[in-house]
Amino acid sequence: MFELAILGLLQESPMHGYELRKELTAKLGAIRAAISYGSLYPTLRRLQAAGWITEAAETPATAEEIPALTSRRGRVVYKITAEGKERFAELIAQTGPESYEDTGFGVHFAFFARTDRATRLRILEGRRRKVEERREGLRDVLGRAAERLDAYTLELQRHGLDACEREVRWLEELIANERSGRTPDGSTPGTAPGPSEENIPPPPG
Amino acid sequence: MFELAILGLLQESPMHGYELRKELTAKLGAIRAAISYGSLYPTLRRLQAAGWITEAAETPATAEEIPALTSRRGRVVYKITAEGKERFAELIAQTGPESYEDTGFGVHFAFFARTDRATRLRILEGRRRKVEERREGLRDVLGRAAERLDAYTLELQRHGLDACEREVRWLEELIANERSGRTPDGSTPGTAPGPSEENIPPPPG
DNA sequence: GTGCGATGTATCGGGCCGATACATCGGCCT
DNA sequence: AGGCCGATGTATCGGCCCGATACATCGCAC
Repeated sequence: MFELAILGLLQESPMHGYELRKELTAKLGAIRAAISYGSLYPTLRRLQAAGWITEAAETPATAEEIPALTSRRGRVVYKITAEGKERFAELIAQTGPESYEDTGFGVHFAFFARTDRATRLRILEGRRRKVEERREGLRDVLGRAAERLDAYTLELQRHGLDACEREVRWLEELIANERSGRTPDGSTPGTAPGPSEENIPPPPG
Repeated sequence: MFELAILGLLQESPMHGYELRKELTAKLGAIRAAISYGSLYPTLRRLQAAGWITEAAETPATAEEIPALTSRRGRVVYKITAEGKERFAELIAQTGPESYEDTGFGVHFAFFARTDRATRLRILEGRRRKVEERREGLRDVLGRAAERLDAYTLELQRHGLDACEREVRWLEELIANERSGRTPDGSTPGTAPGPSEENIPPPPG
């Protein structure tokens, strides 16, 4: 899942690991706390082995002047390859069960600006369905099995149910906006008003 | 983390794996979808190796009458041991960073009826602190880095921020209730009114 | 001049997940 | 009668991800 996120960030600009982690945290902070280095570095190596990113040891400006007295490691800058861009396009367009999961949905959503509208709608609706199922499960427990459970467990379920209901409402709103060709901030992108855009192109560089 | 949950459920009554999973789902449904068998069975084996649970192959009533023509496997019933009960008491009382994490907090909370009030308060306050930090991080991003992010990413952050604020309010309420000696349903446990109880004993069996 | 927090790369053990395999049971359709 | 199917039930495997840990440099404040 982080493959998609890393590819997406490196598409904007090359970065080294530490920077990548900070950007990831900023972009996905609403979904998960922070990606661990124990996930980040192995993922980078995987992406590299697949040929989707390349590693370029950072050469300091006017390089050989300082001849590495302490043989310092230096930062490792990663950049996306042409194959990596294809892979990103493939991943961003592909919807499956994991795109509706908490983390998977969040990662996809974070790159919605680079996703075509049909895919956005598919993911939004899949997520809604998933959350609705969860909500129904919680209602069942609160209705049928309430007397079997203690007050704390019930309170937990109520809180979870409330969160589900809120998320469904949020998703409904987003879906309605998508259908009427609005972005989340309420603006209509492009020059012509109405549902004319099909995709928002990525910013240059 | 599931060690705690499994030990807690088996303390109520012996169960086989499938049943355990269903109960786990009912009890923790508000936190996570469902524990996978790929987690459940290895965990059960770990608990067994540590001597905290024992395995008893279910002998059907009037056992040897059907002499196992197809050598059927039969359900495996797990029950908690005395050491397991000690371990549960140890785990339930111990608070650390993982008790404030999403899953860890949820598991602890689900067994608050078996947790003494001091620990309940420690966990609730630790969780609140954690969610507040997350909330501040999101506010920072929405304030300082807003212009760097696209409309969808911002919308995601807003939704996350809203969820944080709600959870903090929820926790505040729970903490206030604990301090004034109320359970989540608003009742005052025990015979005497006021903050007299220190712990809710587990039900028999 | 030294300690300390931020920056920076990296590994290791272990927990957890999804996919998969296999087997039984009861009920329903034909 | 026979067959299909969904619920019940136990179990493994590869792989992702995490927390803990280690190590090194940089700039700055004391």
